[in-house]
Amino acid sequence: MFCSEAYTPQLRARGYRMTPQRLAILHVLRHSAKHLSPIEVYRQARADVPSLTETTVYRTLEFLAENGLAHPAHLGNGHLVYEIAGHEHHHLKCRSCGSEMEVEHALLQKLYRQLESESGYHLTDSHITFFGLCPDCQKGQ
Amino acid sequence: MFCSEAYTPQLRARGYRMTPQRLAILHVLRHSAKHLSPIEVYRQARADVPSLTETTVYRTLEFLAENGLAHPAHLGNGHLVYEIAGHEHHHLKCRSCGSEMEVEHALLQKLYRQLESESGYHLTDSHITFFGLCPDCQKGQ
DNA sequence: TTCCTTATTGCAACTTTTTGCAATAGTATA
DNA sequence: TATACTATTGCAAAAAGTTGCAATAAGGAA
Repeated sequence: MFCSEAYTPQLRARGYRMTPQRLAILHVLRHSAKHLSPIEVYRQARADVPSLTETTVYRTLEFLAENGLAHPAHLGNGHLVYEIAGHEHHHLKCRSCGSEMEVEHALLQKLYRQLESESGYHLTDSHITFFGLCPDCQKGQ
Repeated sequence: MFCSEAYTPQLRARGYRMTPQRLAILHVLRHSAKHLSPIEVYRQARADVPSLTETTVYRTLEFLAENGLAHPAHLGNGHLVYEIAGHEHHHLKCRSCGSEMEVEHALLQKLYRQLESESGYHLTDSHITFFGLCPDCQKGQ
């Protein structure tokens, strides 16, 4: 029924459980073309699980992020949005028109290595969003 | 009285006004060793301006950020913190012990240029925080 | 100094997010 | 299939953050 059932083994392997709430939330993320706010996820997932609460959505999104099934992102307004985990990428957003594009994580490999050697840290992940003016908005200036 | 009065000309030049609230908030940021959450700023600044409200703090911090006097940062918990503008930098935070270090923006210059040429965007700013394990916590593993 | 314009603030209501705890329900085991 | 363990959920209350609007006050001009 839910394509999101494919995630069940991953959770079980870590000692976690699959629940209707998690299935519904994963399903929503899975079929969204863009990142969603917790409230958007809540509204959509409630269609499948009417008893769902905001609390559970917030906790589940955080849980999915911790377990690598979803990725959180900051897009400039101070609020977190989430998207299903897939290829690693970051975001580049236009300050003027709000349009966005993805930045492949591969582009940051060199920087990651440099940072690791300079800092001694072992990097695990990052929250990265770039802002600027897209080509169209530059012309408009 | 307030060292933050030094910021007055910058605001006036742009058609904005300096107010006791802004002076107090800038003063707090100026003398904090670390980034502060809006609530922390509120509690501290209220000492100088008892009538201060949370609303004003939120709006002022956003205002200061827009005008380059303060910098917002995301440190992984989904909440914004602010620090006074100074040298441009980003943050590198240990996922294990929470300790932080700064990453000079200069390190990202090359990446910025590459991104600009590949995307066609003109980059203005970014929200960047790296996460990993600090040298001490790596030993602990 | 006084007046005037309008940027800024505070208030009140509302939305979003977090937290503690008791009740519920996955799932491994017998 | 029934049992037990405990991960997970929902509820209620609190905390954090936002919004619209009327009142206030900064600061330029008279």
